[in-house]
Amino acid sequence: MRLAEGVEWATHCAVLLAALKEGESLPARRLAEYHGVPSAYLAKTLQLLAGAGVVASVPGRRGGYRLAKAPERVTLLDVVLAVEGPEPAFRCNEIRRRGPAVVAGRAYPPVCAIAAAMWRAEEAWRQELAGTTVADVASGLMSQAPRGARDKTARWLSGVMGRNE
Amino acid sequence: MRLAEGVEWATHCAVLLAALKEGESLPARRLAEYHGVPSAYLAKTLQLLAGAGVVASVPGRRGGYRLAKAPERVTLLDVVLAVEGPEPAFRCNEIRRRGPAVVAGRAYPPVCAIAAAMWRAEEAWRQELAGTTVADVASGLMSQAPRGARDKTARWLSGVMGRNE
DNA sequence: GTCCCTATACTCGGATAGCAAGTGTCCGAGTATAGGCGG
DNA sequence: CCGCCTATACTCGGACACTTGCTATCCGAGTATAGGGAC
Repeated sequence: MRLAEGVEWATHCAVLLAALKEGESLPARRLAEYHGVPSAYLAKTLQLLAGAGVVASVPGRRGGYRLAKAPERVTLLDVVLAVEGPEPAFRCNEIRRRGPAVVAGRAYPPVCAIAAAMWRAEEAWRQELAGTTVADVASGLMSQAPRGARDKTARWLSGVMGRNE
Repeated sequence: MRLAEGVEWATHCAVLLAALKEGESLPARRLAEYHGVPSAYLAKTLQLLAGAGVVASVPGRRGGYRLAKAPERVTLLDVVLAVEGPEPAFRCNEIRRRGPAVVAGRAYPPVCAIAAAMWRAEEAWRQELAGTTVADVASGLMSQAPRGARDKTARWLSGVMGRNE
């Protein structure tokens, strides 16, 4: 089981976007530059975020991406589901209804006990992700980041914003 | 994020093996026949289970597979980790240390706040899986299965075992 | 000086190749069994 | 009749193709901006 690489990028992007002031936005090119990842592929991930309503895209010359909601209202689950899709990780193929011991389909309960257990575990995972907001991880990253990195980020941000003013 | 198909097969196989009497074993061929899945590929999954110590393989003409421990002592986490491997789903690539805001590596805390949050969610998932045993899902499947299916299974099992006596 | 218009440059969005991992299959090594042979 | 030996048939284990989905990239459509021109 592997989460897509884009999940990490998307989360970091959301954290950076959370640091923007009201009305500001960052284009995919700048987000990729800041995180040191290929711009073309990050664009694809950002499109997924935009399609799911996690970020909003601003078209036009001074356009870019911004968070669609307040950082306290965007959970990690929103980000993960936007990138990975809503399908559960465990897919039940109903193999209990195959083989020599099969009987008429009506007699089976709707959900296999194995699938139920797997999905219960996934639900716990989602619950934990839903309990963590982008604001939480943003403050966590902020407080744990070295002072130098914070200063550089602030300078880089103001530089990027000033360049476009 | 997708779990391998083999996880479902492996769990069903573990449940069926839990129904065996002491000293009995089922070969991969029979397990595949019972579940209606390709025998050659199921063998691969069973090898993973055997390598992880979830099931034990009995070599020789009347050999096969049996549970390595009592069904109450085998958890779904054991089965999933055996098939999927122990690596976490979220892989941190430390992209916080790339780009224009990077500083000397010593200054960063060992675990990124984002990775910590993701791994905390995975831990909740594993906890839930570890709390469910093969015996639990076996009794669940047993009680929810139609009576006809139970009878057919019992007859099929005794037939397979009798054939080899 | 002010307003409008046009050309521009930058953005997002979707369509297009490449590759790794999961999926599916096969054949060889090893062992308990069954039968035959000798005592 | 009993024990031993050999051939067998069945098992597991690992090595080998194929397909799906993730990774990576590009180019076209659209829009806010900047500049120039007319009034």
